[in-house]
Amino acid sequence: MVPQVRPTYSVIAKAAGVSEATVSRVLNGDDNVHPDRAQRVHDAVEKLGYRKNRVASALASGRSGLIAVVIDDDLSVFSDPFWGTVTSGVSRVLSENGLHTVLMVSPVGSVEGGVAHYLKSGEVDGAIFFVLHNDALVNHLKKSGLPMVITGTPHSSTDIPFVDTDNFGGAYAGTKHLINQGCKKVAIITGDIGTTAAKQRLDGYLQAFRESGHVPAKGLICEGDYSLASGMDHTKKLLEEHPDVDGIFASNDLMAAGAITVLQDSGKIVPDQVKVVGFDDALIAQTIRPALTTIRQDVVALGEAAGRLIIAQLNGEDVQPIITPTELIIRVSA
Amino acid sequence: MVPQVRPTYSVIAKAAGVSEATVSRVLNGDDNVHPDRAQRVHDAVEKLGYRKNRVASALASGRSGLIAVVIDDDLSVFSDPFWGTVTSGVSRVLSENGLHTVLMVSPVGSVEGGVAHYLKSGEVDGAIFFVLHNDALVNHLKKSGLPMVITGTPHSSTDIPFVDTDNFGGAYAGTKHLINQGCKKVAIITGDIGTTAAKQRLDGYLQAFRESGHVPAKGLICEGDYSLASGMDHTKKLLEEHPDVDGIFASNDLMAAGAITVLQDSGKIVPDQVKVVGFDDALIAQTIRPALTTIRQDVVALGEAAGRLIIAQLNGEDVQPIITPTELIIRVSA
DNA sequence: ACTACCCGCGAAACCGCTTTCACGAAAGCA
DNA sequence: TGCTTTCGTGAAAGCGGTTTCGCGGGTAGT
Repeated sequence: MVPQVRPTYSVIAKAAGVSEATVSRVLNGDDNVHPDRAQRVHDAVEKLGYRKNRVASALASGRSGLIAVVIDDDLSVFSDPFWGTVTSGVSRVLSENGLHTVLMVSPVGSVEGGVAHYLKSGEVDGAIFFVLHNDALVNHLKKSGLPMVITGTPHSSTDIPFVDTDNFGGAYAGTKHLINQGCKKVAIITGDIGTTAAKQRLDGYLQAFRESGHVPAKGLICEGDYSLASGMDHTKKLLEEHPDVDGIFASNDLMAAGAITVLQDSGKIVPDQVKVVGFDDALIAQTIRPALTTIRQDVVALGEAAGRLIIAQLNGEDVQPIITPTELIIRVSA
Repeated sequence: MVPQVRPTYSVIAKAAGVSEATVSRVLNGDDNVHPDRAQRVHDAVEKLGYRKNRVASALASGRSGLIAVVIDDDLSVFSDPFWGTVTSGVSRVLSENGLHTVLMVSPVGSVEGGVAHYLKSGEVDGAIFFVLHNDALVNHLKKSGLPMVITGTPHSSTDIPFVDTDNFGGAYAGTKHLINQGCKKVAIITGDIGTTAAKQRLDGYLQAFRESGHVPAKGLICEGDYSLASGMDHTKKLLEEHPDVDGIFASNDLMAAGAITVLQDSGKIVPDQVKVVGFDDALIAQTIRPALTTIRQDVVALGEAAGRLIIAQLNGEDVQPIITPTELIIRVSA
């Protein structure tokens, strides 16, 4: 049975017959300690069930062992399983490295708000940002030297490391697949074009299109906003203005689902007459009929990459952005 | 411009012409300070942009300001938007009260594991549990006096406060609705029956069924596990063994979606021939066709309730379990 | 053999805030 | 008026680690 009151350095030091300084050295992996004494310390730690008080350690060393995950938005974000999944990936990597995840869900607003203060106050050793609406905060924070990672490609060019899905490559592969399946006239319904991901997916589409030797017609590029409704609306318009469309690449599965619904309502047969490809491999891709061909992104891997990037910075390594690969999942719709 | 190095009590004390002890009293709401001097302290704090160092404060006071959210499971949990949403509700209430949420996603396993140690070590002021697979850990922890809240009804009777959705009432209302719509033979696909929520939903179904004057046939009760696949499998089996089923109550929307998919694949028309009701009012309930009639639970409210229950305990108030209400959302499927 | 280093180690200062303790002044009571 | 309480306050002792500094002894260089 482990004793009720937790032992401190003083107890361990006494038990091992060394000074507290030596206990600290041993427990922090300082090599300059004679192996025998180190062993005595380890034995004492083991025997007494010692566990370091992280708070005291944080105060003395200035390192808290806490990494903030800040979600620059309101509650609604978490209703999308995407960010929850990323978070769990982050959390796992961090806890494997003795760090803890502290969650901050709040519109970040100004550079002077509560979140900004908290991050600057040194109470966390690093921060991972989700859904960054603009780069002002991170650029401001960068000056304070706080290790940071952005999830998703930043808006402006900045040297803050980021992790992102290969949006370009995924969209390229999806569009290419449509073309390979014989589609001659492929439209795209983009996501909210204010997001970098939507832009990159559009670029991937354009690249595949150009390589096919065609010039993308203006009318085939529809600016959606990731919502089901926008997928439906744009498909309706598309059908009116370009009745001969035979392929639709949607920037997410939800819009693809909207497209399929409208196509079917209009009597088009998917995939025989019009083929549809989505992006994300969300749950709906499996439940909709016909099952949706889509681009899968490894969401957990994205979170893990973010965690690793923070840890690398903590270790003083220099880091490069990480782009995680996507995979074309062929089902029925294309 | 706020100075780069953060001021400490010593600086504030000097600026206000009082002792550090008085600064501490003022900043912690101790009343026994003369209003004039308190004001001087407040002025100095304001002027110097002082913010308390939480780590030092935690070390000295033994209160860390951190509440653990422990999810006794692996990453897969977070792919369900449910827990992410609850978490964001918790997070918001806590941060409004100056507390932070630290996330621990890990199968808790034994009472002696890392999570248990962490919680016992006094580094957090309280803990909120999600997806508790058994009560051993919380019962063990209770002895240490750590404030705790369980999300979902505990398995055993224990006096640890919990918050839960009105599973029974929701399932009762959903089943009743099916019966009121004229269904004669209503099946249920339960969730993982190892969870208390699934049991309570089953009870609600049984109650409504009994009240209708019928005796629930054994074959109409299908033990699912909340997964899409189980919804599909059980519906297939149901269709074989009871081709005359005309109502299905699924314990979550995902299984309801699976049921609808299978029904349609089998040529059944929903809701004309078979009516379906789900539970949760997840996103899929709106996107699936026909749109799903379901039981909405206020998931954010659940999280907020959990947060408030922790805070109440921190304040030494005594607390009662909270059951949040559900609401029948009528769409197309029933 | 003598100075110059390096290594392993303990003493002690320190991180920034909280809290106990004791003291003088003001207030209550007889 | 004399004595006990209460109130407001500062000094100082922690909270439990980390880290600087310097010392003694062993190794190296010449």
